[in-house]
Amino acid sequence: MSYANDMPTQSSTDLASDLRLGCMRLARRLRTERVSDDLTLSQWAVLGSLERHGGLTVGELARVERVKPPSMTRIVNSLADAGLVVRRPHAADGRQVVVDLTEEALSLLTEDRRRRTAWLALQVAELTDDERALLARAVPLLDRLAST
Amino acid sequence: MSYANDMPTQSSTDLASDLRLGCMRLARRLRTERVSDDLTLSQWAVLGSLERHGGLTVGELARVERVKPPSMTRIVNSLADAGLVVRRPHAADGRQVVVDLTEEALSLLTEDRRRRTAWLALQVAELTDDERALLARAVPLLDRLAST
DNA sequence: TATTGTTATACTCTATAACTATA
DNA sequence: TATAGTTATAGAGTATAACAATA
Repeated sequence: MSYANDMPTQSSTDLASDLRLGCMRLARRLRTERVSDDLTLSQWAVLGSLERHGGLTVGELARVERVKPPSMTRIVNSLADAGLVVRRPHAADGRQVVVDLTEEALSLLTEDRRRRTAWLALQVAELTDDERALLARAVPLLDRLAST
Repeated sequence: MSYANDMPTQSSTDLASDLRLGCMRLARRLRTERVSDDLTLSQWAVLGSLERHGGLTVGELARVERVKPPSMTRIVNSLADAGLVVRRPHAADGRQVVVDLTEEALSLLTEDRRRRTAWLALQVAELTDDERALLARAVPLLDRLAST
């Protein structure tokens, strides 16, 4: 099926500009719907990375989060103090330290996702069936654009 | 025209979850495509607010950016030192101070937007015509979701 | 007396430099 | 000798409390 016939051809630049604004606005709105203000953005990001990738070393976390190793040590320390991560020695390299999520962190992440999604789900439920179907087709495109 | 018939019905919750992840990922990717690392996020946000709303008082800026007045005073000071904003007295209320963008700030904002959009436009150009048309229809929905 | 904005001070977060342990 | 991680110290950024000026 083709949607191109239904729409005037829009240049990539105009579309990119509109998409950028819309995406940033929605992301900003989503950020305000946090489950808790107890954790900083960096701490949340580290928890998210560990959830996505499994156990990571301090160095890997620093690289993923674009932070220097000493800063990541501090973040990991704070998360460890909060009981959200644990350190364990690397199997093959005694210099490295692997960081893992605790059960408490997993449920915190689940709860956070549930609440934030719940807000968005309310908004999505307000859309028409056609609009929801359209959005469902567009989401994979957002992922493709982001992963380049 | 209807897209609902083309798609299995997806619950609002599932769609919201997918949309949330896709939007956050793209927003994160867009954030890395800054025109400069000279300004902090707070400083950029203030410039953006002034661009959108025109001259605002220090108090209004603090409320918009969810920051305490003393912090906003500091941010405005730094932007003023950089020649990006100027202070002027409020017309009716002698206590208030209105902050305006300078010409330099306006061109900086334009340049920032151009470069960031340029990156996204490259990715968008890789899409098919159908995909671009689909995206063009979806973007207004993002705005509507964000504005609630 | 209340409100707007600023100044004084303390706390948090991150970075650079120096140090320890392992490869 | 190089690498992973930590500790020590310094530089931003923001918050609370106190102050000055205006309504």
